[in-house]
Amino acid sequence: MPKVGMEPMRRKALVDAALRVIGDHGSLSVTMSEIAKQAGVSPALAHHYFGSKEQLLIETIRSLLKQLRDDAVTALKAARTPREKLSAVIRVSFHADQFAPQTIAAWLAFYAEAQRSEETRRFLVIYARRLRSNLVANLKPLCPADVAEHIAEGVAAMIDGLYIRQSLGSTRVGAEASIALTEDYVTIQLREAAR
Amino acid sequence: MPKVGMEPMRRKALVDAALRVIGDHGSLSVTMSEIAKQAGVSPALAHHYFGSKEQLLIETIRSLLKQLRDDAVTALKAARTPREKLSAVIRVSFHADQFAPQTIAAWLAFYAEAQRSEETRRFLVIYARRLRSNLVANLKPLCPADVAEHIAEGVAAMIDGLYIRQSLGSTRVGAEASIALTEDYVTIQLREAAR
DNA sequence: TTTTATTGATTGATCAGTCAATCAACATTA
DNA sequence: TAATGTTGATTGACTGATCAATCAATAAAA
Repeated sequence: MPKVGMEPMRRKALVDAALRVIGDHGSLSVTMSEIAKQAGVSPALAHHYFGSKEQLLIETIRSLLKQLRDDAVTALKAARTPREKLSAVIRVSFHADQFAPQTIAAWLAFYAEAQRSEETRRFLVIYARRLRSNLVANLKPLCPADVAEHIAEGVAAMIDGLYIRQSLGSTRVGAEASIALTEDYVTIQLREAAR
Repeated sequence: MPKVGMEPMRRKALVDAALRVIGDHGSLSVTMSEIAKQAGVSPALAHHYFGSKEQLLIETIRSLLKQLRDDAVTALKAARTPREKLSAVIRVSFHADQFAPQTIAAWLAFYAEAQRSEETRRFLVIYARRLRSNLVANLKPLCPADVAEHIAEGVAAMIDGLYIRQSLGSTRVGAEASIALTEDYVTIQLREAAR
C-alpha cells in the first residue's frame, strides 16, 4: 500500500480545513472543493473519507465542541473554590481561541445550521446544557438552588449574547470587557442573593 | 391580467413571502422559486421587480428592521418615566411577533449572512446601535453616564443571548421568563449603582 | 397603439457525489 | 535478491441536479 495510516491525518486535516474555511467564509455554504484545497487534497478524497459534506461538517462541529470541553476541564481543574470555578468557566468562553473572529463566525454558522440539521442542533444543545450545568453546580454552594438556576440562565444568555454581538464587529466590547461584564453580573447577583 | 399599479403590492407580497420562507427554512439558502411560489407569482417576476436575489433579501431585512423600529416607537411613546421606557424597550424585544420561532430563525440567518454581506451587516449594526442608544438614553437619568453605558451593554447582550438560546428550542426560558431575567438585571444593577 | 404585467422556456454556472484508473508501499515467492 | 501480486491512498474526469438570471412572447389596460 501507499503510506499506510494516512486516514487519521487526512481526517484531521480536512476537519481543520473545514473550520478555517467556514470561519473565513462566515457560512456553511462552502464547497467541498474549497475545503479539500485548503487541506491540500482532492475533493474526491474528502468524499472518500467522510462520505458526504454533511458528515464532514458534523465532524467539524464535534471537534469545535471537543476543544471547548477540553479547555473547560483544564480550567476547572486548576480552580479551587466554587467562585473560582465560575470565573474559570467564564474565562474559557472568552478565551482567545474561542473569541477569534473566525471561530465566532463558525459558531454562528452552526447555530444557523441547527435550524435545519437535527444532528447539529443536538450538539449545540449539549454545549448549552454543559455550560448551564457547570454554572449551576458551582453556584449552588453560594446561594439557594432556585437562585442558582436563575443566575445560570442569565450568565449563559450574557455569554452567548456577547458572542453574537462580537460577530458583528461593531461593538467596542472586547474579550476583557466581556469577561468583566459577565463577572460583574455574577458578583452582583450573588451579593443580592446573600441579603 | 395585469392591472396597472401592481408593483407596490407585488413587492410587499414578495418581501413577506421571503420572510416566511426564510423563517420556515431557517436559512437564507432559499430559492427564488420558493419565494415566488409562496407569493403566488412566477420566479421571473421576482427578478423583474428586484433585479437580483440579493436585493430582495436586503429589502426583506429592511422590512424586518422597520417593523421592530415601529413597535419600539409606539411602545416608547406609551411609556412615561425613564424606568418605564426601559421596560418598554425590553418588552418590545420579546414581543410575540419578534419571539416567534420563524422570526428568530430569520434573524439568526441574517446575522450569519452579515459575515459576508456588507449591506446586511450595516443593517444589523444599525439595529444594535439603536437598541444601545434607547437604553443609554433612558438609563442616564437614573445613574452616572459611564454606569449607564455599562448596563446598556449588559442588557443588550442579554437580550441577544436570550434570542439565540431561544433559537435552539432547548431552553425552558420563554418570553415571560426572558423579560423577567432582563428586568431583574436592570433593577439590580440600578440598585447597585444607587449605593 | 403603446405601455405595463406576467410567464414559460432556456441558459450558464456551480456543486455534491461517483467511478474507473493510477500510484506507491509492502509481502510473498521464486 | 529480484520479480510480482496485493491493497490502501489518491485523483481527474464525469454526471445529474439545482438555481439565478435572461429573454422572447403574450395578455391586458391605457
